[in-house]
Amino acid sequence: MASIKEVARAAGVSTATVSRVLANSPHVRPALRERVLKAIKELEYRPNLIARSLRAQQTTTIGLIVSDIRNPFFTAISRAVEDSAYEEGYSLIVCNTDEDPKKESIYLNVMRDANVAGVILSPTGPTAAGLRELETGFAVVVIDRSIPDADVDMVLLDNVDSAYRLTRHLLENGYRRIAAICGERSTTGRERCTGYEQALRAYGLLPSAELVRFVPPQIEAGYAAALRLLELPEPPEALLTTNSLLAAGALEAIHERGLRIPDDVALVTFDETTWASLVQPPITLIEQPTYEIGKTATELLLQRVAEPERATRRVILKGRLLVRGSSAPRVHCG
Amino acid sequence: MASIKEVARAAGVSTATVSRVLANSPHVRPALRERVLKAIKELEYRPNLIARSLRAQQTTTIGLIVSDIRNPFFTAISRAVEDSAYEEGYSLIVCNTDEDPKKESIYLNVMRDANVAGVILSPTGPTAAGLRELETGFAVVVIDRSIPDADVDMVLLDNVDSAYRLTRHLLENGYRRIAAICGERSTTGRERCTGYEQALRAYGLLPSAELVRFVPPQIEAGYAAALRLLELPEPPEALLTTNSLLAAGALEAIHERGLRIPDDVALVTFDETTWASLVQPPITLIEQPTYEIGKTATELLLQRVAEPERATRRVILKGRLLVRGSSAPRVHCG
DNA sequence: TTGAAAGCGCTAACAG
DNA sequence: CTGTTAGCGCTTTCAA
Repeated sequence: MASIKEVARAAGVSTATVSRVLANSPHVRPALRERVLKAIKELEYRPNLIARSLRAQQTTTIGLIVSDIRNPFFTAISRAVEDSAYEEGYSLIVCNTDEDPKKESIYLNVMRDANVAGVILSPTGPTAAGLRELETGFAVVVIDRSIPDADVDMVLLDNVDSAYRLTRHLLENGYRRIAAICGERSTTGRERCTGYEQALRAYGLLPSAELVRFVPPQIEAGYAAALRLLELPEPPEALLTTNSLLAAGALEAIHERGLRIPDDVALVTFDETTWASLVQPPITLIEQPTYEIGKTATELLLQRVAEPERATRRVILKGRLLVRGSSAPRVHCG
Repeated sequence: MASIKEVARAAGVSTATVSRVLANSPHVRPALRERVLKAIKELEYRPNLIARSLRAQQTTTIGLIVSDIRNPFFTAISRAVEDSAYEEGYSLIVCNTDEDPKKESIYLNVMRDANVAGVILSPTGPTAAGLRELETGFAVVVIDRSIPDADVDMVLLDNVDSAYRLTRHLLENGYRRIAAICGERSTTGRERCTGYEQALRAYGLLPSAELVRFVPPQIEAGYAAALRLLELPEPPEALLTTNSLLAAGALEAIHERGLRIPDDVALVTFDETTWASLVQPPITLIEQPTYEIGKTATELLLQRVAEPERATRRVILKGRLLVRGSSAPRVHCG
């Protein structure tokens, strides 16, 4: 717990010189530098980051606010962000909003109080208030969900196109009556729904309101929505869900109804998970480049920290379609 | 970004008085208190936590160092810790060691540099060095894995007994040749192995070295170990794995070999996950009280922060056996 | 090239 | 009950 003062005394120099050595300032005589370095080593000195932060009015901590850490997508993101952040000497504070705007706003304040350098955020629903907050504080990068009209750095998936390709794959395999269970209150769910509808139209099909459900992006909601769809007088031949939690719920419903995949109903979704390839049949899905998303977001954030006035950018990454058994070509039996 | 000085000026008092109001000190005249409160509100003043930390030589941040955030067990733990920490006004820094002692020691230093109040840690392998570190810094609570002989607060599962019950359940259902795939380099894997062996002995069976594998607690290792076990001249009738990652790998191997569960081979494990009840048949397992573990660990930590000299305690929680299809009573066919 | 000194925002001892 | 003051550990003018 030696302080810079003790190092200075041990090396017979002023604290300013120690500070200069620490900062790798070129204006220090080599001899002095050596002495200081030696003292640092002998005293096992480590700079007090708190003091440094107070002085600099800025920490080397960044925040990550996700909407649901139980969602493997966000777990993967946090891995990536953590990796990249620590590589750059930053620590990571992680928070979880449970899709609750109130919690989001609380955590945004926590971040402000913690004097973080910046925040990576998957905004929950109406982040208008939050956004205003953002503008008066730290650097921000938005991930996963876009905030329309906001002048903020973003890293997003090409949601419309991914959903289009996923739906087209079903269509190509002979499925026609395709239902979609979409996460509500986020641009992501809406965009994926758009891609789904575009694909249907491209195949001359009319999207049916009955087959599109917007629900909270969680297992229970996916389960309930799927159950209701499967109980329709004319049930869908395929189910598309917009995240892995919804897919898990849908799968549960399919099991409960005693249906077989894909013979009775196909299932496709977004996001690779441990289980998607473990269930029988394995699930066809759009894999997001999670690591790259997290890494890119961190890079954008630290760039903005370094240069607050640079133009904002919006990075769109492509999803990858992984075709597996849950959407095998349809065997017509009607 | 108003500071305490500006509040003091606005209220026509000294910064000390503002500080006292902030600390809820009783020695402030109500009239003054009112004025200060008003100024605080008007200026939207929020205390600078950095300055406070520098002064107090201690932050209101705690660290969580887990060995693998991809392990849903640790994801659940981090949820719980985060919840409890924020309830008490603490922030959470999360790190991930990937079971790498080097990363662990780096992150322990990060924690020290960040002046955290304390750290919750699932120690990786030989944390002797780490432990010494610990003793000279912040409060520590160890979770999931015990450090023998260490005088540290711990929150653990009753591993031996849980594994005993899990194994006994298999034995009661008619399985005899039971293999175990255990996480290596942690007391957890070893203790669970002990419970497994005790159960075998209680049933008059001799544990066979051939059927016990210690491997890195990850999917790939679980896959490889299971594959080798299933290729044995006399393959096991049941597989027990000591965490969900190993189970996922084992399941993959079972699928690849085209075996049916439980007819060809049963599978039981530790840790509830999304997928364990989603695969067919669902997996029998010991569920850990993850939320309680995280909550208890946080409580112990904050208690120790408040009272560093209190006697250390070791909290042992019970696992819950969830019986599902993957270990259904054995149909003898020999 | 180096050092003295001020000050980041806060709290707590001490005086009054 | 309230204000003055010193100082937490660091960086950065400003002078020398």
